[in-house]
Amino acid sequence: MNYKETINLPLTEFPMRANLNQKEPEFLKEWEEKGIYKKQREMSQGRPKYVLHDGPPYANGRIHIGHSINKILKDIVVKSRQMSGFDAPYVPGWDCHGLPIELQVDKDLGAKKQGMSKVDIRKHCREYAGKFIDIQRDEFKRLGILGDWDNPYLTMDYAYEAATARELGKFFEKGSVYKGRKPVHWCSSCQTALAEAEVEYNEKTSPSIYVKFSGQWPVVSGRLKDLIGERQFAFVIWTTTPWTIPANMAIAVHPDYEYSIIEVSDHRPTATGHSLLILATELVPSCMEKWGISDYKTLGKIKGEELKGIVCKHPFIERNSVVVTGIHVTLDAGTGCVHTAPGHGEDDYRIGLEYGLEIYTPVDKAGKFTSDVPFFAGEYVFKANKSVIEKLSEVGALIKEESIQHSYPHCWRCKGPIIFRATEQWFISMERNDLRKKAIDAISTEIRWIPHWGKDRILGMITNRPDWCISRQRTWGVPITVFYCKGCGEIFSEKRAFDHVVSLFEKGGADVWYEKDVKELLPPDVKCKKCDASEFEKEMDILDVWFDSGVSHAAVLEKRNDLQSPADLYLEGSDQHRGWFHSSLLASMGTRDRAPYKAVLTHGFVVDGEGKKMSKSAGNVVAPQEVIKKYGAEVLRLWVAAEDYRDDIRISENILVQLSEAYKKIRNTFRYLLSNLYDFDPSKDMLQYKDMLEIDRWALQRLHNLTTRIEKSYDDFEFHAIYHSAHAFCVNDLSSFYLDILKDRLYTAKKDSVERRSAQTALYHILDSLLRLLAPIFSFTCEEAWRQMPKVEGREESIHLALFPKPKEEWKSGDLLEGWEKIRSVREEALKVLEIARKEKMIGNSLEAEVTLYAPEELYKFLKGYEEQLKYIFIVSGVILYSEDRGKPVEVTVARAQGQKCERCWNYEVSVGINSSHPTVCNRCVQAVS
RNA sequence: GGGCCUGUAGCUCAGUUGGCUAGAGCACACGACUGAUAAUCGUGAGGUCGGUAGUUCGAGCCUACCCAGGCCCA
Repeated sequence: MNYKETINLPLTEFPMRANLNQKEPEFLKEWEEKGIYKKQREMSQGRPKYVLHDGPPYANGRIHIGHSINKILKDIVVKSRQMSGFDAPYVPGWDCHGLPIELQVDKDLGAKKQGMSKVDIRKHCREYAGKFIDIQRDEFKRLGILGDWDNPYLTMDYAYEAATARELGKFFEKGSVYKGRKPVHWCSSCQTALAEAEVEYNEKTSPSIYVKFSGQWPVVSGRLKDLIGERQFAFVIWTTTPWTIPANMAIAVHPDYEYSIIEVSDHRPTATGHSLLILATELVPSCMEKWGISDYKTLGKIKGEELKGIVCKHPFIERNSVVVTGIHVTLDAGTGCVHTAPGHGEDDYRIGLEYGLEIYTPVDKAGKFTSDVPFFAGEYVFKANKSVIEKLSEVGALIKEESIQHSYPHCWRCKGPIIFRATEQWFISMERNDLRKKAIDAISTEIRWIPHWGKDRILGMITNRPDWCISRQRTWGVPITVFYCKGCGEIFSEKRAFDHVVSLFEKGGADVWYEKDVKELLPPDVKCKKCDASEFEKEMDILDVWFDSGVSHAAVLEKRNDLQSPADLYLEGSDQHRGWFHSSLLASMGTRDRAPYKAVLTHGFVVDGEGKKMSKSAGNVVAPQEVIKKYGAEVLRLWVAAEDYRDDIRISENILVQLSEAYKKIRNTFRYLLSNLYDFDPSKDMLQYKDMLEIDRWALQRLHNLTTRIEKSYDDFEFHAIYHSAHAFCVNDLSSFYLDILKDRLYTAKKDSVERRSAQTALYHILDSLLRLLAPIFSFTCEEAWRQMPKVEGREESIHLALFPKPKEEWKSGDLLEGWEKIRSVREEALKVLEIARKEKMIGNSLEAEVTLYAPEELYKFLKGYEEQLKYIFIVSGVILYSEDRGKPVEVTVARAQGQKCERCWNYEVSVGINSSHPTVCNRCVQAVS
């Protein structure tokens, strides 16, 4: 008799090798054809909603690894919330406006751009964005992300553009928007503002001058007065842009640095006649040497903080220049006293705002001094350098002039040097309507930050940020839809005008602003409030794209029936504390007095195996497309789940190899479970819990534990804990223990015996639960295995339509864990001793062994209850149990098993040979085959 | 330079309010099996917990400084 045919060996069509890169697209196709996402929505009608609102990626370029982690994390969140009983829709979005696309289109168009209208250029930008949306959409879908890919939201949708204008209108209505001045990079030959991305830094030779700003004397009070009495004094500043001297408003010192009052013999007659110079102590020796002054002494020293408020005179203009403090002051170069022209520099501007200085820019768009400026009116600034230096020299304020080579910003287009020039810009005030305060309150009290330190991070940013500059001098965006009176220049920004424009945008998009005449853009019968004129012109600035995406709660969450506002979660990289979380919060607080989200989750950035950031130049960039090709999207998903996303996220070949090994282990576990269920019909063969063997009930209790732990981890967004506990479960509980023990029973017991059905019942529950629990991560593999599960009435056609498992209370109440923990530790002891026997060539297969246990009384009593099972648990042919305390928790010895090897079950048994019709098998097998 | 964050075996992660010889899985080495087989099982060897100094009876955990790295600013 061929006994091999009488045993129940595993059988399955679920392949061991995944072949992911080939098979994944087939699943994607099926999900799409079957409309799985739509079916999710239908079946979830009436369930509580869980809205994760997608932060729109920029519609430019192919996706990189950072996109992948972001979208996969979102997908895991959405799928897990869906499976835990929510209606969790996912509506992806794209950020479409903005400079990078405009620049790219500009480049692509080249000379053709000459003579093209703004509308034409905008059409090209729209096409360009559309092209990359299609590319990215395919790449995102390839990752296994389920969502409403046919109806995403685009910030360039007409309705979205209309909503953007509408939200802007609300800010105007509340009086939060004002027009102010701010320095921007300015090319005087192109006569245009430049963004940081359009600025190139090249070497340039500039004048380098040291200039005295004489103090108003006598000093009225303070430490300086104590030190110098009523003597004349001067601060010495250094600059490489003499032409900005006419716009000087202040002198900045560092509050913490020490400054010296230097007395020099006044060998150069000056207009101010003073001989006390003030500069940073640390720079005194080098400056004196440079200025050729050897004869000097220090009269006193004073901290920068104590100089604050001292008033100086402009060297040649009737104006004061006040001493202020700023931490941007450095000792790298110069004198530690910084010439401050708020209209011509970023730091200067900031200081200007802080101290309420005038943002003074007496330079026109061609880079020429305005008529405002005495002596130099009409001169081109770079040429005026010379005149300014001469003037300074003439008034005796110039200490030293030389030239310097340094890196200086240039225009990328015309290559000429650029200037900082304050221009009119639109701002949303952080103070009006208490925007800052409200935002801070919401951050601290209403919103959950994951990880918790996200709160401190964004709090610091909101607390310290300046007013929001929302205007850009650009083409590809949503225009700031206000008007100016032609008569008096008064701004016209009434609600009815906004409403009118919004309704036009809804039909034709923001392009109408450029296509239509002012008259058509305004509601009828509009008159200037100030001068009663009825002729207007339109603003040509567009909105900052952060405003676009910042209003997505209004344009998307509030508008779509499948979504709702506020969102339950925003989930992006930690750079978005300054970006989208920030702008969305301000946009919503400013118009609705509430945050657009209840919780914010951030993830870190992808870095290489050494923890270094990825860059083309470092050559350590990992492309998701390559990973998918080599390992499959599933392994990429596993990578996202396995790493702790709160920190930087490392990726390397090593890590991917390791994860694909882990993937194989889990896949094989699924496969093995399936292969032992080939003849199991749950509707007929499933046993009641009470009828199951104890070890099978133990397995269900472990499963119950695992289920609880994993569901909690999903709840807490602790995905890496899910991977680790699931993997550990497969390896420790299942593969090396439970399944290993079960083989004997599954293979050799009668097909429909209670013993075998009991095991299969447990396996069925385990597989069913594992697939459901892991589907949000292993979206492809769990689906693949789901289809191989024994057929059951009412099973969902896709696992993505199923819910998380519902473990039965009785599984947990079995209270078997502690006892089986004891058994496992005794087993471990036995395995160690068996290994020694194996080394000594006493045995090979553990079934060749018989084990003897010497256990102290208490343990002995416990083990006695399992005496018959122990040999199967240890996978040996016999276990002999003695009550004997040998000074150890348990002592184990090994001997060759007695009896003959049973041909059928491979156990060694003294009963082999007894039965004459089955002389080569043991008693147990005789029962099984007869 | 500033704000926020991170640093535990080769890799991915645990490590509760400071309390025994710091854990797991993988990888690795050696071995077993050939009824999960491009699988499976066993045993073993891996760590001055980034560094230094301090607080404490006691520090991976607390404090200071330093080093390395990340994001955001300047």
